[in-house]
Amino acid sequence: MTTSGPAREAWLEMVALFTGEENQQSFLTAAASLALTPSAFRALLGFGDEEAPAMRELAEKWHCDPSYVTGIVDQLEQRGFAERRPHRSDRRVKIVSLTEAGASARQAAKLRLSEPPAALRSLSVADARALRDLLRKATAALPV
Amino acid sequence: MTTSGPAREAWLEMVALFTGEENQQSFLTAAASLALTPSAFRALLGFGDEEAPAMRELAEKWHCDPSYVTGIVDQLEQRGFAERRPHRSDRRVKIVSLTEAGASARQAAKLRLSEPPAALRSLSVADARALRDLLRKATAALPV
DNA sequence: TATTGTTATACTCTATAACTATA
DNA sequence: TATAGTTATAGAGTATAACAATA
Repeated sequence: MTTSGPAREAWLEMVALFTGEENQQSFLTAAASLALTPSAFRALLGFGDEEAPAMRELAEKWHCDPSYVTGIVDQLEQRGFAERRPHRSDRRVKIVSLTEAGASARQAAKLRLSEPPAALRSLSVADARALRDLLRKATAALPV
Repeated sequence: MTTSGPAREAWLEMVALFTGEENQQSFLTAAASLALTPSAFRALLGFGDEEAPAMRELAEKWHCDPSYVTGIVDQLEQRGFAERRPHRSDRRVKIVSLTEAGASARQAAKLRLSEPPAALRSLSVADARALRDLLRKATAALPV
């Protein structure tokens, strides 16, 4: 609870950027442009490049109830972005994977959301690079 | 849509910090510790140090319906954090202000949420200062 | 019997519509 | 008549409980 001033101040700047009008709006319009609810859009973004997960694993990852995962995956499936298939050895389990369309929609969405807010765009390339490097240094210092 | 790489990469790092488990959890537990729903907690944080606003102004600021503001302010009032009083000249209008308890709860919550995530805490003071300064430079460059 | 996912149902959050009081 | 806020109500979003299929 007693972190040195500068880190605290830096964090407050980031929070302001993230919670700001510009970023919030950009997220919502990106979701709407795919005709997905914000939750389903977040889910789409949440699919990694790893192994396709079981429904139950998604529930854990997203900290929500399995019944809710059913609804979200239904939505993605209806939009043609995901599909279920039974697990090889245990037919109770259903594996969820992105379709071709889902993977490319996710990719496009990530690109779109990676567009930084105006404040960051105002930095010189050198400054932006310095900023990026400091942030990477910070996250690289973490265990795991 | 075509921002230079480093700014984009810096932004992705920030997004990861913000949407990460650590920060999300910290917000939710801070809200729960005041027995407020996430929305009401956000509202408490959203009160500025400016003039006390009318209900209608809060609805605009929060981009929600006036009827919803009623519910949120009810909640804050029940917790003893806010109070309504009629506008001086127009008795249709209600002015909302934080109570003493509300202001200090807000202050404490802001302090608590300004605690940066572990990654940022790992930076040296010099690095943290450099990071903060770059972010301030970015936001300062904006119109308004 | 225990577990995975779904369906049926209920609860919470937020908005729309009807209403009251004031202008 | 028009506007600020509230109340009544309806619609999303999310969870809990009962269920079917598989282990």
